[in-house]
Amino acid sequence: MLSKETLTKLFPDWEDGLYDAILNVAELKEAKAGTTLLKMGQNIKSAMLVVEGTIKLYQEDETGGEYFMYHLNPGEACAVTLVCNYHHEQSQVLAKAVTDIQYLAIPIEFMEKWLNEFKSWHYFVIKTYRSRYEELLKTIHEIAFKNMDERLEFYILKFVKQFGAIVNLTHQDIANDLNTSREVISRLLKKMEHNGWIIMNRNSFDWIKK
Amino acid sequence: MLSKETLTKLFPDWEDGLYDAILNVAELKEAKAGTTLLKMGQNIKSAMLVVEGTIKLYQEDETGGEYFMYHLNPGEACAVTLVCNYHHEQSQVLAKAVTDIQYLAIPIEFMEKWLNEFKSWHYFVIKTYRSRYEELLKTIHEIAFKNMDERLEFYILKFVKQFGAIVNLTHQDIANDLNTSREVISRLLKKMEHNGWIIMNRNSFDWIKK
DNA sequence: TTAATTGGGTGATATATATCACACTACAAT
DNA sequence: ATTGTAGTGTGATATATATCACCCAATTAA
Repeated sequence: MLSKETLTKLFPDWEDGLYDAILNVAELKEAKAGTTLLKMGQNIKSAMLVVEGTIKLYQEDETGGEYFMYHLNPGEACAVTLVCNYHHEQSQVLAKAVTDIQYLAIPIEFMEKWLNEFKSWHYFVIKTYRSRYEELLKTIHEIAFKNMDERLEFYILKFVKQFGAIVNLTHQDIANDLNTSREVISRLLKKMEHNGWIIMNRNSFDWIKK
Repeated sequence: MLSKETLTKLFPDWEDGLYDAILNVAELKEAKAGTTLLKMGQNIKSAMLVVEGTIKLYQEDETGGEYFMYHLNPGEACAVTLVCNYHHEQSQVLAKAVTDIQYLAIPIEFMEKWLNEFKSWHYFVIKTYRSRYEELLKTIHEIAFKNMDERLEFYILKFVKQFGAIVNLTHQDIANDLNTSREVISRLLKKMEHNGWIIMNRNSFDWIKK
């Protein structure tokens, strides 16, 4: 059950009335690791705030390709779902649960209302957009200017920052996230192994650079 | 000179007090076509609202590369300059005037203040971030999934939407904006010419597809 | 008018990545 | 113990793009 204590810990900057509003209208939902929470083109019915676990945000191609952009952690929100002026607004991103997660679903009817009502909500929305905008800039920087070896390194570093130095991903997982093929990732990881940046195991490797 | 009439036309959704605040503290500046308005890494001293002309926003590489992301038109603002919680915040984007422009420079001290004071300013900031976030998503989609021929077509279409079907850009201009080389653009344009999508001239071409 | 500069065309070659083919190994299922 | 499957390694080849070299044509400067 969702408590006010949990909320104050997750969202320390909010005003009191906002916690009450959330408790009234938000639904606490759960999802298993691997679940797709939001598909591209899907109508957005509710805002999504992360309570527990980690979500990965992707850009998705019509032909099935995916490109990983950033992680969402507890206390963070999916930016695209926060401002839906018009109903039937469609998602431009793909969101997947990486771990088992808990999240708050708030019907989008309240978004416009809360922007008027709660100053701290307003700030939260702006803060969210600003930080995600910056993540997208970084993503563009990597794809536009870097080769796959550097992009792979950035990718691994993002993972390590999130989950620690034991990277339990298969080569295929990584290839999917970077919209390339397993062979390419395998060869580049071999190089990193030769350079002494990683120690490879089956289903995982350890990041030991520096 | 900046008049209230001009402001109400450019920013019709604002509240009255906000126009006055702008008139008090904003400086109306001018810049010639081609001027660099904001460099990556540069400290942001003022928010930038476009009054007249068009600005192009880029992601910039340390080694001199550039990647064009989107246009800014009159009535729009540069998102990164709108929310600078801390002074000495550095720009993550490169902004260049495409045409001669006029813009409003508002010292960033007022940003935090206005968020509190003016509801319409708050909305403006959110609207700005939301729309630019979406532009970045489109950019990622193109770089991550499309080959140069399709990216070139998207690029031309953005230009045509802005300025009309006569594209007065050199091959080198386009190559710079897409972080590729002139030869690549020349060859792809030749293909488009063969396909009957464009008519080429020196220093320009006409987009006649469909 | 001549020279210089800029924009553009195009072959040859290099490189990064994608794709195909297949082999090998660890582990799980039976 | 046998079989199947998922994860990985690696050569061969294809393709997209980058880079180099050089040419020519149009425009501008002298």
